Amino acid sequence: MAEPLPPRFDPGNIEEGWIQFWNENGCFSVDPDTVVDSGVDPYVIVIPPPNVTAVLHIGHSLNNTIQDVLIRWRRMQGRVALWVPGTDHAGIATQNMVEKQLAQENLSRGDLGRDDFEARVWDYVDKTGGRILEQLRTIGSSCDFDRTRFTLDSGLSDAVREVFVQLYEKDLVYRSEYIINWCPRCLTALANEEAESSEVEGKLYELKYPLAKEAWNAASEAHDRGVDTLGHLSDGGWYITLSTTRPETMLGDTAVAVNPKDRRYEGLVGANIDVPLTGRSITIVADDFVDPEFGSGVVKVTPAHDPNDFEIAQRAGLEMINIFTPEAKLNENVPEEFRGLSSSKGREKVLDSLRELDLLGRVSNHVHAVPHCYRCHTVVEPRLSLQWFVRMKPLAKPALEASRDGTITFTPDHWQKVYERWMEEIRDWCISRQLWWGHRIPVWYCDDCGETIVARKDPHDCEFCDSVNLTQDPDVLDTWFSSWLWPFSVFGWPQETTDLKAFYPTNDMVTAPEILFFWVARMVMAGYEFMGEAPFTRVYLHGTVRDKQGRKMSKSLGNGVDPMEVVDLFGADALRFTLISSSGVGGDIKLDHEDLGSSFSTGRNFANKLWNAGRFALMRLGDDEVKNILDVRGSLEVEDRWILSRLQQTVTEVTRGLDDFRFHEISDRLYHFIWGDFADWYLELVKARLTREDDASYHAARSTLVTVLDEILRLLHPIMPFVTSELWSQLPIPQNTEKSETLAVADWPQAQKDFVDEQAEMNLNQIQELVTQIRSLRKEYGVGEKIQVDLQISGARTALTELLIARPEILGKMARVGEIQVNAISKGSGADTVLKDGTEIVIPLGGVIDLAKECEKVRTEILRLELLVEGVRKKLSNEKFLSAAPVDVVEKERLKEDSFLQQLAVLKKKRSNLSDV
RNA sequence: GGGCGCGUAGCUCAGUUGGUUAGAGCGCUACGUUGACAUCGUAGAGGUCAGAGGUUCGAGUCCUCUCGCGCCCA
Repeated sequence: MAEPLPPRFDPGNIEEGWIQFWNENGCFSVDPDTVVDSGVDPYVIVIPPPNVTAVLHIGHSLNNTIQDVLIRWRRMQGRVALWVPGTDHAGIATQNMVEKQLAQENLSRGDLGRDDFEARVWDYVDKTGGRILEQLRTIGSSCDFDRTRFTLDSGLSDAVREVFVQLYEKDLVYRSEYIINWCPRCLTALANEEAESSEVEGKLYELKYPLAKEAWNAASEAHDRGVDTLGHLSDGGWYITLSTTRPETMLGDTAVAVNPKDRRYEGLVGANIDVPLTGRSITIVADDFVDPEFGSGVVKVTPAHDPNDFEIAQRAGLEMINIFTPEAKLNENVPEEFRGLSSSKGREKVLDSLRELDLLGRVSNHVHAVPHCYRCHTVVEPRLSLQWFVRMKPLAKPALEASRDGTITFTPDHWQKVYERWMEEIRDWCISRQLWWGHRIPVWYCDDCGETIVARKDPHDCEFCDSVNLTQDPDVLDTWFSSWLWPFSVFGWPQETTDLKAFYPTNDMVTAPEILFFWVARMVMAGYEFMGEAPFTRVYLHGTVRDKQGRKMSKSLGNGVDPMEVVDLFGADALRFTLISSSGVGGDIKLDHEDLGSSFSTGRNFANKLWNAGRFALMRLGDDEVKNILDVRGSLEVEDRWILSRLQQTVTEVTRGLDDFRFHEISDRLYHFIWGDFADWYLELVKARLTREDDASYHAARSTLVTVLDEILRLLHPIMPFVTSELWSQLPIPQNTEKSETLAVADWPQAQKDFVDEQAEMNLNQIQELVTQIRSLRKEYGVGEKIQVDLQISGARTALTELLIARPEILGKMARVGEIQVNAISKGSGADTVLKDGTEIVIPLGGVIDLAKECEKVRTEILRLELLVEGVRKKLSNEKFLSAAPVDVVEKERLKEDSFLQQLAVLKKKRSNLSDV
């Protein structure tokens, strides 16, 4: 045997070695030819590509641990299991980072120019990018790293261009002036999904707009009918009150709108009205969008700066006036005194001016949703702008159908509804970004004839007029416009590669719900559009890792947990096990970032427990031969048969749990099987036999130990790959068995019905109950653990008593029981209790028994049991229960009744004995 | 405003189609160095499953409402 293992598991000692081993032996690389040639069914996952500049955070750890559990499991099941890693270029985020660096040198990207800036970003990405992939290795991710992809790789860029051109040719990509979300800090358009709304405490302002003279009569009539949102100005004219949260945008108003069904304003639709401060006159229009209940039921319409107003304007054919610069400052379309002001300064000045004119009404507090840039959290400005869009409705059709007909399933399943709702109400996707980092839009404009050229290859001259004066569209594409192709672009599409043939479609997609729309939904659309089938069929959406108070972990809050620190402290296995066991299906995980020790104690302690159980086994096994379990079957003792039987259940349940994404359940099952059944009970029971002479029982124990430990390590390997690999590599090989080179590619266990042994389970369950009761009595009566006691037992099943007599060392070892007397309860005082099947046990203790206390104990116990009996009898005497409930449920109730009655009988006898004394 | 989800032991949470004497980990209490493990062992305390109705032979689990808390979309 090798060096003795240290008593404390030291992950730092072994992890690096295994990472190297797996890498050098190509344990995780797969060959597409074997799939294509043999027609086997591969198992494929593509990673949700993290930002190329990202550092691994705890959320990535959870996400990738789950994927790794799945891929390692399938690999062990013998599937050709491929996990494709990679990163995305994260347009805005990466550009922001480099611009920040430049700012420190007092430079802007403008100073560098486009080419130099791009070079600079590449430089940055080459240096810092991909670190996250190394970190993935550190936590044990079994990706095929030879296939690492980046969304800006040339192949993936070809895919982007091909897709853009194809969609353009099908009229599914178009350029249009439309209202979009504009980030005035990033200076780019954003997709709707990238503008995250959050609640802000703002104000609701009432403004008074003067009506043109011809509307005064109608206003007066309405006022007489009691419409108090109309009123007199000091100059004798009439005004109408409207409500707005953004008064500064009034400078771009091109209408005022009311609901057509709002009878208050019946006579006023079509009337002219003055926009204060601007000298412009606009019209009152009717539109269903207006909510008569909100404020005065009158709203201003600023089509260039509000999506709803934009739609009203389209319906009513209104003019649209853009009043902001890209930096969100008021532009030349507003009166001179306001130009150059930011929106908040502009707002103050507008309010001041209105107040002076007595056109400002009530101001009230108002909480409303304000969109923010998802990358820099600046308030987003809705803005009229010329951008490229994808027409989404046609693409959404098959993607929606796939969910409805069950082709694609979501776990937890309520996400299905969320997905479908979004698909049903889908809006066109703004894909152009005013950035320099990303895929350049493959569109050129002819300076001479003005035509638009969309091309797969950069054109030299205009295809319409042969002019060579072409200007490429300056914008790049949304990063997600490359991510949505990920499940097939990573395999070389649009080339018809062997990889593509072998590995598309993939199987499972594991990600966070935050990017359900951004990414998952769009991948499904792209899969159908370009590949003709869904890119994956099962979507598992896991929860979010939060801090102790339930807040999301973030850099700015400083409440994050650094997974690399956790690995340093406790090891990758501890990190992985803790994450897997901390959340139910799709549930969030709370961790205390200030107390990593307690946050990760589950995984750390468990890894150590397994290590020590394994260490103990290896030490006791030594170098002697281990017989094949099949050759010692005749010599198996009850504890062997029991643990082997329990093992079969565990195999079944863990396998099923993996298949259903029930990760918490499998970690829980393994934890209890290993810590409870195996370490606490089996190892304790088998200890003595392992040091015995070379007899049948000795060999049975050794074979069982190796067999069970072997399967334990296999079952746990997907969750804790390092410690299991290490122990497994040192485990002796039983005679006539074959062992794989390493655990990562060993076979997944299969439950064997042969080893299921109900008799052994029943016996051992009772031994456990017996042992626990004796220990409990010891404690209750203050009998020290070292003191040997005798045991009287009465009414037990013959099988059990025979076993106890044949193997006195069981109770001797587990409960320090000396002499065992069967069916001979002495009348003297003793500590006693009754087992579930009515077996009575007594530990003779002459003298230490407090009679009054005993009586009390028996009385409460009898009361408790009588209540239980009553409950069971009520059920059993109910005709409806007997006829409606399944037979096994009824049978269970009968057994319960028996058990309660047996216990009661013993207790009642005891009560009378006590009163005799 | 629309939609989704949550409320089970002091804390964090399991509890799959309704049938358990309601579970785990941490924390807590008491005891424990018989060489695998003190990152441990043994025993124990602790819950009217948010509240109110309803369906059912039977509800932590299904339905309705109320209260409290999240998230997403407008």
